[in-house]
Amino acid sequence: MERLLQSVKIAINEKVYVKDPESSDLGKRIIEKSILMIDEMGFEAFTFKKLGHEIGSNESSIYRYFENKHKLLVYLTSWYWGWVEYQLVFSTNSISDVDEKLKRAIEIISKPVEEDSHFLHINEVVLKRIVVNESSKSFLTKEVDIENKDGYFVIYKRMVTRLSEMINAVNPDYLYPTSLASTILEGVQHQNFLKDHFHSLTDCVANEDPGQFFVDLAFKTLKSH
Amino acid sequence: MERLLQSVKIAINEKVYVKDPESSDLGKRIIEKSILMIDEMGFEAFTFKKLGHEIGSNESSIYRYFENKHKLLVYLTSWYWGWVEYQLVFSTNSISDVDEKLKRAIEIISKPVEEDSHFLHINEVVLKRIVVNESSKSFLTKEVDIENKDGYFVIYKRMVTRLSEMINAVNPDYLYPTSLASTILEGVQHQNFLKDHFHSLTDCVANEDPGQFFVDLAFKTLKSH
DNA sequence: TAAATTATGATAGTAACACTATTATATTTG
DNA sequence: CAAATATAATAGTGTTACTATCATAATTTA
Repeated sequence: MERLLQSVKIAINEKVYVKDPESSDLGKRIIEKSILMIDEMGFEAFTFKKLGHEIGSNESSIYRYFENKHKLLVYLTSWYWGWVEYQLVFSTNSISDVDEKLKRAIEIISKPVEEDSHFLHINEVVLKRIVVNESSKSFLTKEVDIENKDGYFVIYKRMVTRLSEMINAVNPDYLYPTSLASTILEGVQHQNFLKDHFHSLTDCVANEDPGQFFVDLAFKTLKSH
Repeated sequence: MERLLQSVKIAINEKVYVKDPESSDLGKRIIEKSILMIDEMGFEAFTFKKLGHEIGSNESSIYRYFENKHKLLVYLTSWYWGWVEYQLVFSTNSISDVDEKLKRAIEIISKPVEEDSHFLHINEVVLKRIVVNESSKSFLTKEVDIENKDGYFVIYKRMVTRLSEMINAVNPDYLYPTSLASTILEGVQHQNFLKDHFHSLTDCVANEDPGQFFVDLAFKTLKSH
């Protein structure tokens, strides 16, 4: 996996950006600092002007990479899911036992993030926090149908599909594999959010990932008779 | 239930508003039209200026009821959950069988909304769409911890607690009653969203509520042995 | 009923945001 | 070296999210 990832680039739909931020130093600084700033001040308070100031660049230069901050958020969350997808695929494709495979998949999705040295300008730990706290805003918009048609969310959708297929392999008679998959994927983010802000609304305690809850949920549901 | 609701007012935390919108005609028009406008144009495009124009009033007058549109959204979602809570309590408190009670509760939470003639200025069908499409934005903010401390989300939290207690009654040995409750409550909204915008990510088809999926999920999880 | 209080409306103003356009200046490439 | 490209700097526009002030209408109370 180490070797393979060395030459890997997470491919993001070209419609999301004006100019590929991976293609230049400035682009990488935009990604690097925007992650840190969105995490620190929240997506609403974050602006391209502030980002420009932070990276010692100009607002107008950032607009040459992203049309607006919404598309930057779509880019960041897509990148995150692309990155998780790699881990998911590499960690599960050698597993032939369908139960073990699904279990592993849910664990990969739930487990705390560790920094990945292959993408130096991206802090995956911080990016995960953005996904937990802000990523819903990338699709809870009036433009969601157009953007979906334009492929803005393909990576996330592929993740749900992969999980759904694994669920189906465990129990082909189960009636709601896709709903269970999307519930788990969204639920993991939500439980992580609750853990940090509404601890009375979750059984996952701090510094514990919601993996056990969802593994238990999935297998009890699928193995019920 | 008809009789009881006639004199009922959904009580919202006073910190959420400057002046109680239920206390005047203008206040009620603010609520009535804001629901329709947020649904139509989305929360981002919605402004107090546009609302003022729509209700034939002035922007500055609206500020006398709500400090900003974020608090109006908190008000609207709180009202919705307060309204659902009433239905939940009245529909389940006479049920002694714990299984039947939980099943009924999940159905109440999931079932399509019908207009309630007791609150003439509130279109509950439209309000439910706002909850599905926008309500996450009411807590996905940097101010969530302060607002939570100030009791902005008590009604929603009480809903999760109620559901959690019902889950616990069905199976006291189950380890994650609160996480299951919060997953169901959030999951219902998410499945409804997917049904409208990402039908490939759900097994709930249009015009069908996600109730069956969640009832099945809850009971298979709790009755597993 | 007049006076006082309160609610609403109208207008104006400010700082920040979300851009767009233009021009200047580096930097890279042919 | 010239040409092309990338970035920086500046300015400008319309909108948002308010705040402040004053006028007027409606309601309450003395």
